[in-house]
Amino acid sequence: MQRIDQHIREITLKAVEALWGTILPEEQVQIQKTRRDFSGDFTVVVFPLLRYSKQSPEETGKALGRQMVEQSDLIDGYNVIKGFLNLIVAQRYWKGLLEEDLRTPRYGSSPVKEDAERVMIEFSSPNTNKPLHLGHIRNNLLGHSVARILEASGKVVRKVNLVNDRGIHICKSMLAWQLEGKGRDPASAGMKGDHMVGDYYVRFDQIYKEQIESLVQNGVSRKDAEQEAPVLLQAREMLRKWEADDPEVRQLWETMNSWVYEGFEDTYRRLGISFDRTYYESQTYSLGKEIVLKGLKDGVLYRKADGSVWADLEDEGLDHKLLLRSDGTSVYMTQDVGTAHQRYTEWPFDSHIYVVGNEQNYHFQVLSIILKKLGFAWAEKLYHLSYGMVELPEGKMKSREGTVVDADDLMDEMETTARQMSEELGKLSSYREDEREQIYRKVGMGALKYFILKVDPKKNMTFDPRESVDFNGNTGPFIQYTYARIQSVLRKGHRIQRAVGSLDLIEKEIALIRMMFDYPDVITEASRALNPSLVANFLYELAKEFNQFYHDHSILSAESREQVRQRLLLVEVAGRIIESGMALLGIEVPDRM
RNA sequence: GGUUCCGUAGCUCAGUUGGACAGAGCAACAGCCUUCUAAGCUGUGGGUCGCGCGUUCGAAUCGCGCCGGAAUCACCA
Repeated sequence: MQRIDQHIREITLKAVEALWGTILPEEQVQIQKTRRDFSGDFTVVVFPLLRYSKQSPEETGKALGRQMVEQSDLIDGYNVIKGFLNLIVAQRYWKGLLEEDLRTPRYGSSPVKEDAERVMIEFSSPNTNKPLHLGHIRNNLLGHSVARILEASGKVVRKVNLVNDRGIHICKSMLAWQLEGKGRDPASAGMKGDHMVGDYYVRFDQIYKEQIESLVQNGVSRKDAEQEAPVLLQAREMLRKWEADDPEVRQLWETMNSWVYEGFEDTYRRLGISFDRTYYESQTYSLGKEIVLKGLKDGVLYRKADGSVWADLEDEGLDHKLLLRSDGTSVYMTQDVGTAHQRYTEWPFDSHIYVVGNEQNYHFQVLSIILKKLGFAWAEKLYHLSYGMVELPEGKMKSREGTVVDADDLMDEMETTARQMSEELGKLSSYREDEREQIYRKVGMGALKYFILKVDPKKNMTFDPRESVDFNGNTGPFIQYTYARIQSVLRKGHRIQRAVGSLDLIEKEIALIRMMFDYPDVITEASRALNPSLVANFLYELAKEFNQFYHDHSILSAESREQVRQRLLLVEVAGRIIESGMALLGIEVPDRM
């Protein structure tokens, strides 16, 4: 079935030609959805046409409207207000849409074609020295959702994770454990491995500070004390041993990392995210060196007297960037050059998205330029999905002040709130315990995920814990509730066949269908802009529209049997779109709540 | 100082390529459950869209300049 907006575009062109003998370029036709406060479905803006009609906006709109109604049997009527021609679309069209398009199970998603675009997306990228926190949650949810949205828009997606499993920060945890925790492991301590390792990281910092203080007391300058504190020297020594493949250090490193991974796995599972491939920095940190050396040979890069290798980016308005240290080792940038190349070799992609916070904007700007300088054609296909910081009402999260919101704690809290809320309402008392728990989980996680994903990724956001556990208004649970209501109606009317009938749709029904008509475009736009918030806001609008309809009109007790059948179809379709849209956000919907 | 991003109601946020008097939610107040789930629906109040100039028939949206905030500019990641 041809899209009605496309149809309107075409007949507008024809009408203009018939009326004023001008063939105007398609872009000149501006079609938008009619605003709520006016009657009509679609609006043609007539201002750009005045130069052809040589008449007033009102006359132009009227002439055009008259002509279009005559030309098309899908346009039932029109009205002109100021320079806006509002068109009323025929019932026939909306019913056809409901019956043929909206009804198809995968409505809104594009099929993956043979030559589909291949997109690699990196997200999560945690350090193995501490558990995941609220900031990681935004990253993970964004990455997962964008991956889903890209898939729905017909792309082949590969999700990858890059774990920062080496470096001085890991050694700090290891050292603190050696000093104070020998013999302890997550099982014996009864805690998650990532939390336990994180505690030792914090403990290291405490010891470090104590040592600085005592050095200062003994007359050492603070600056020197910070450099000479025994634990810091020990940690550095440990890193050196790690790099020298010292068996004992490596063994400890393996053990503690494995604790962390078990913890992460648990958190990922609860968040509902997964990866097609996980890379470890311990295996990639020396990558890129050869590429850089080749770049040096080709004269793209240059070497300083001390042996370090640099890229000159002054032509791009930036400064100079180090790529190899004077001792020949790689830096982060070098590593990213290497991993990008490795990934492209393993899985040739058409584009590569990095979901990384906006504090690394400069890094990715430079990465892309350097890769281009080094001659990689795909350098232009790297996108940095740069998202804003998550702040608390009282300001930034600071680990030193203990204001970091832990991911696991947060999920626990959300589920607890969902449980309390549900028990207060008492709607689920007749269900089994495990069924109820599943619902609390879905609702709690839905609230958290929606709260974060409804905000435009590039904006910094405030996470107010009080607000996040509000399940009314523009929230995940509101949308889930709408879905549960729909399922309830469908259960009660499951014997009745769902079908479009011969009677006219009422205004609210058309409003719903018109909104669902937009769903494919919403996915396309969200995919283009890498922005799940567009899907979130669409679903909220749809749920709100549905609730109004639900409130004003009875579905199962509609006036006629035919109307019941038609409404049930409409309701079923709305439910399916809510379900599929929420899935794009990684949110599950409960059948009851 | 350079670069990038943000500035919309008391608070949290929408506002697709410029279009009709700028929208939601929360908070406040007032209503609606013998009928399909009231985690819902309806109503009231609340705004110089940071400021100024410009482009345009038309600017929250585009351009320029200010003001305010964030991030970044390491032989850290």
